[in-house]
Amino acid sequence: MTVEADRRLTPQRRAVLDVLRGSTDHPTAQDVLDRVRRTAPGIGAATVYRALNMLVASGQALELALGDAAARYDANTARHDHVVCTRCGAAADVDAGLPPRLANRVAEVSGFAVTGHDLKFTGLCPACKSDPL
Amino acid sequence: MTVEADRRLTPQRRAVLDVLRGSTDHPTAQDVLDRVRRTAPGIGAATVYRALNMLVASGQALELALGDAAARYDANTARHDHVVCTRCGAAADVDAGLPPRLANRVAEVSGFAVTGHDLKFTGLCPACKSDPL
DNA sequence: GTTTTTGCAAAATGTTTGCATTGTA
DNA sequence: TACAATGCAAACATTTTGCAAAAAC
Repeated sequence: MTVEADRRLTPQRRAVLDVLRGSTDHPTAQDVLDRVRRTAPGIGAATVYRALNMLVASGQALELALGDAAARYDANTARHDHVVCTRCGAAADVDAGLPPRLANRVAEVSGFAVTGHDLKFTGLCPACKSDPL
Repeated sequence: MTVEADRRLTPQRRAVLDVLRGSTDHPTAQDVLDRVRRTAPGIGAATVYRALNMLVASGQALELALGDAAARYDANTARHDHVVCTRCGAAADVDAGLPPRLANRVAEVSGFAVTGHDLKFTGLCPACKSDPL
């Protein structure tokens, strides 16, 4: 009986990882499914969900809650922040560089042991900004 | 034909608002429903969801995505941030005071017209911190 | 051969909606 | 009486799970 889960890089998982690494638009699971099916037409939705969860659990992807109902995924696992368009949902990676003293202050004030943070800016993306709604 | 929606303060809506104003733990819609039912046993779930949406739309409450599946609600509508416990989900209001220049920098770098932000710290709450898991 | 993974369908969540009924100005 | 609000159930969207068949070691 194995304690560690066997993590095979099956063709399906490779396809999911490839799609994620080739995307910079923070796709939802459904987006990933659609894109994966272009090269692997028979893949099931559950397989994609499972693959995404595995990638997140193993630190190869991040799961983001950018405001809509569906979670979005990011193959960029380095610490970074996001800007999200409130009109079309477009999201971009940014690095705000939050001053470390802020976390310290929050810890003091709240009594929490602060271990991380999540920062999201909202606004209009370049396209929507110049769009005569 | 009225353009403005008629916004009556029905007993049900008052009960939802009262529960929210009397809570500091950022309850989910289900939590609110449970609490409202203590004083208004017959209230339906849809009514609570509709009331919460109305309060959010009219600026009397905030809808928060603190990490779990369910949205959480906050009657504190002043600009503020949150710390969330990764173990038990407890959430507290804090004010980190994000330097305004960060938003400016993000706008420059991304090309977005930045209008707001959402900052959430994660960690262990005082109770979980001292709990011998 | 045993164990993992897949694909499908069903179930589980959280939330919204259709609609007949009730309440109220 | 007209129109908004309620309560219920059904619909919805997203994600997870059970399970038999297929694939991999």
